[in-house]
Amino acid sequence: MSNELVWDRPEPPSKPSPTPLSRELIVTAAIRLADGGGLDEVSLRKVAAALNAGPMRLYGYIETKDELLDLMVDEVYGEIALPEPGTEWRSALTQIAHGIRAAAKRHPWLVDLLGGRPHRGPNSLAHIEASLGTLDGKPEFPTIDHVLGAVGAVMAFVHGAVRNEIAEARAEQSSGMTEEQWQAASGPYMQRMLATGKFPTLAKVMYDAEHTNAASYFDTGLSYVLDGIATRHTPGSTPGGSASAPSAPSAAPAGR
Amino acid sequence: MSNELVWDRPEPPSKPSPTPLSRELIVTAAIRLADGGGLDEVSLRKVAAALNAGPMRLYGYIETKDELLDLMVDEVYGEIALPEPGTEWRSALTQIAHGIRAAAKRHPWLVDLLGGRPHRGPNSLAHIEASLGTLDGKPEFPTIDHVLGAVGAVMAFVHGAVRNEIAEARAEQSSGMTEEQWQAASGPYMQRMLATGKFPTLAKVMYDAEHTNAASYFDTGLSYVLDGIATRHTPGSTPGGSASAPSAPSAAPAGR
DNA sequence: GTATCGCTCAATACACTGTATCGCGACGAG
DNA sequence: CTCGTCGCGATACAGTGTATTGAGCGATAC
Repeated sequence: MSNELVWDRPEPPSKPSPTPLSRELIVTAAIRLADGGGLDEVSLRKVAAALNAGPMRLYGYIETKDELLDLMVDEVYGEIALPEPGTEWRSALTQIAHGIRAAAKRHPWLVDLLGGRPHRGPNSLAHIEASLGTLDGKPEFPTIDHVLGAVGAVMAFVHGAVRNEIAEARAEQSSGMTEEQWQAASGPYMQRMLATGKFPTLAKVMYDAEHTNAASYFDTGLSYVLDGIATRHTPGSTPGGSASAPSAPSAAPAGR
Repeated sequence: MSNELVWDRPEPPSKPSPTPLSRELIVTAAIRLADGGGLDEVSLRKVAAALNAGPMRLYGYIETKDELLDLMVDEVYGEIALPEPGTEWRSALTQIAHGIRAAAKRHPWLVDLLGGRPHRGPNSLAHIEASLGTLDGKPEFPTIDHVLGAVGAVMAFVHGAVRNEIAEARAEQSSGMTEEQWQAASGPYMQRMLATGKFPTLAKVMYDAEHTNAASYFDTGLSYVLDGIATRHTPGSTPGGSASAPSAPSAAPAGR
């Protein structure tokens, strides 16, 4: 059939490298790439290349790129240690919160994925289970909805706080260095804004704030949330707030 | 010079449509697109097309696509009403929180951008200023760092909660409808996981939870945070938590 | 009035993305 | 030995953000 001589065709690379693949290999490769250069570095081509494979090869293990991202998230959740089953709820939740923050520091890209879509991987589920388990059964949390509300609040705070923290860190290191330099770097615009006098408190923040390290802001915020939960769910004490928030979730009429 | 006859060249579209452009026009067009089909619909080509312009035209008003996204975020911040200057801090912060949540409902794409990078647009700054202003000067918050810690915690919660809520809503409506259906839809895998018995609390959530509407989860969480702040910063009362979180941010040794 | 400069915008171009399709090549069954 | 099947690689396509180029026009200088 072929009129061309064998010599014309380049020798097929014998067995190019039928590297055996697996989801595990793929996601660890992807994670390594992401750790190095952010999520932009995670393209199917690059991940495949890192495994000496063609891009299409991955589709045997994955149906879409989003699935790969989901796997990455779940893998990182697997790195986070769960608290011992019997741990007191406050310290258990604190431990989980710190675990997530630490993981996000190791894998900054995590925050871009963190609540972007529900996490249903086995490790994620284990985490949710552990979090809920810290409160479930306690008499102060009579229904599962109370548990859900409390844990949800903690997780919402953690996600938001970590995301903000990493975002700020990224912005910092991408356009200057310390915040003192930043204050001069992003200055022209910022100086002008502050000079209008319309942002007095903000100005105080920029000039007077100690810029306490981020970890202690995180801890403070976390303790606010935990305190709030504890106060609401300690028999016989309702805090002095004037707001009319209900003391526990209940089917409210306001629809969504 | 030209050997070709006039007839060869198509008549230049007279004045194709030198539509006057402006940042305002561009971002509102982009927002309209995003509202309709999510952030994927916001490409420079599509935005430009919506304005009868070539893609490159936009680069006269914008230096990068990220800048456009920043402008969009700031525009939405502009939609959110600020509380009256004198408002009591709890209700002021509550109002801001609800404002952000409402905005995210109107513009679901907002959550994909919300803490992804620091927001420094004028409207964002006004919001930050207003939030900080609710606490600044109060004797219970002696330093600006206390104010920052409290407001930061509230904002972290709001961002995280809204993001989670929208993400869940998206997942729901993308693969089924109500959560009852979902429980059967995403079932195969979920059922199997729950059947392992390793997630007892999670199972309770899936089967027993009332699935109180999202708004009241949000309110509950928010009141936890506000309660926590109020309790810490009400003279002479420290809640019964056993955790060792400091009562106020301070330069801690733990570095980042 | 004419020539030249400069500026604005559109077209083209490039490198890259995620993914559908196709066809070759090896392997197992008969 | 032959044939079907299947896994995998190459190719293809539509789309992305952005750099570069070039054409057209208005205003300015003589």
